[in-house]
Amino acid sequence: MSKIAANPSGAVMEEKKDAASISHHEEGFCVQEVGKDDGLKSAIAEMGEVKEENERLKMMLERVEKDYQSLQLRFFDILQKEASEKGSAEGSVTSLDETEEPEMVSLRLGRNPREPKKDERNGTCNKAKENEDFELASNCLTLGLDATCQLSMELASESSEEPKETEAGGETWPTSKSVKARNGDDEISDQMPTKRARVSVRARCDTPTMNDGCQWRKYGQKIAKGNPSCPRAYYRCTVAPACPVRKQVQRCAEDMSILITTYEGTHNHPLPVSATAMASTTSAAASMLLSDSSTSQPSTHSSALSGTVFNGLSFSHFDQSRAKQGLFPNHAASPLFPTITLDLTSASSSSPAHVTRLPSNIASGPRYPPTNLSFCSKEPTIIPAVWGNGFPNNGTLAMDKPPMRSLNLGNQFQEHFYQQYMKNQAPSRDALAKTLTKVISTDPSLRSVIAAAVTSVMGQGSSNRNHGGEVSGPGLSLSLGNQHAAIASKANPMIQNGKGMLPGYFNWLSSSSSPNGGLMLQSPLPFSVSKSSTAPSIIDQINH
DNA sequence: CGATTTTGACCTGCGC
DNA sequence: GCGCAGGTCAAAATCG
Repeated sequence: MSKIAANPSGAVMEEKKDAASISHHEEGFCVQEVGKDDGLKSAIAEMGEVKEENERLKMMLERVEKDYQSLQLRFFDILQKEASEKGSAEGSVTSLDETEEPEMVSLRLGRNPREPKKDERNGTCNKAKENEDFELASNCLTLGLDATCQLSMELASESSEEPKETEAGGETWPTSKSVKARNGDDEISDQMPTKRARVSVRARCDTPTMNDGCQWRKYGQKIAKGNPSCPRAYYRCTVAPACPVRKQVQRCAEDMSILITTYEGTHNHPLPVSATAMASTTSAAASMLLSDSSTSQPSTHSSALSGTVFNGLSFSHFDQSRAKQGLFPNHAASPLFPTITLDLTSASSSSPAHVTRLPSNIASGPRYPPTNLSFCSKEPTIIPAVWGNGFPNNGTLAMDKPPMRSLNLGNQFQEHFYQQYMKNQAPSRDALAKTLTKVISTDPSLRSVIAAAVTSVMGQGSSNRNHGGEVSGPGLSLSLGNQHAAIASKANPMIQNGKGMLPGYFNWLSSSSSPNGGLMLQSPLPFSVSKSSTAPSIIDQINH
């Protein structure tokens, strides 16, 4: 009937249009019926019903619109409040911090919301500004590694000069080093090294490289110190000529069956469906990492998140002193970039101990200590089949089988989140509200999930019309508390647009459509969020 | 013959 | 300043 539009307001508009067209159609039908004597009465009655239904639909849509707007406003309020509180709490604000705006909700997967040039290039992306932050999985969504820090982009945009590759590729790909190598007088690089996130993926793989769906060309190889038997290979994305994405591939010194692939950069071209799985996953990781690093200066980075379990992910940050103590001997020689490591190996290695198994020459340097995410599910997953040598050789996946559907990243993810919640939970609900607000305000992936739910309910409200013309309630049941709920087998409504453009990592939370039309998003947080005309809003629930 | 890989040289940043 | 290590370039070699 009606597709779920990326833009929530767009979805509403579409629903309106839908309802109107239905009603017009029915009215036209009735006019024909009126012409026949024997059908006059029934036609009039039918017309009345249709009009009634039309009115109901309109009211429903208005209600949903109002709900959505108030919800959005309150959501922003909370986030801004949180951001300002955070800013004042940190006290010593550097000049760099001052240039940063309060953190806003960004639902873009790996896209920088403050990239005017990108938006100009992608004309369709340049939609209403007020909806920008809720622009989820729109047509212009680039699934890739958004490695560029907002802060650095801001600074770069202030400068009149931009590296040419930025214009060509939509990404300041050349590292501070290479930029300087080619543009010796580039001040941006000198003043503010680009905080480009790297996403390192550890996975068991027998083949020389992981098949991540993209096309790569090897442009170099180096024997890395500490692992002479496993030279590091450098690859460049060749899907598009100017694509700035590169990756490094190296075998783990301790376990040769483990392949460490480090991605860097953002694809500036549409990705093959088969490539979106890895791209969106790494993008989510990078976004999360950058969301953290953008709010804490490198020098204080380790204190910000060190040793925390955040949003269910084991964050292991290391400060320079620890690196110098010999725990990570090669970190000192590592580059400037923050690195997040996704451990997709089968070992249950969420404990901090596994971090020491990381090849130190892949991990980041002391300026941007590594973040490690263990996505090892206790259940068998098909990750190796997708990203490893078991990947289908045709390189594509059927549209109706989004690759991420099967990425069972959720179990441990949820467990960690739940455990962390339980660990940190103060007896009061106030603590819960604070915890949740903090998580929401700092974790883009969770923001995205919530916004996705909000977005989807706008589309679902009227898509649940049954044949009898009845409209099921638009109630959104964001059941974040039911961690035992069955994992849905249905396809995620968010990825049913047939375009394969939606970030698959929403499926981390095993979203599903409940029979009554509510969108169920599983998460270990033991509370539920409902959105309907009668149910309190998400923020209400948080505040309660 | 074009695309890809190999490989040595070169550049840069960092630590001493 | 020097040496080391990471990263990139580009010519030569190889492959399909």
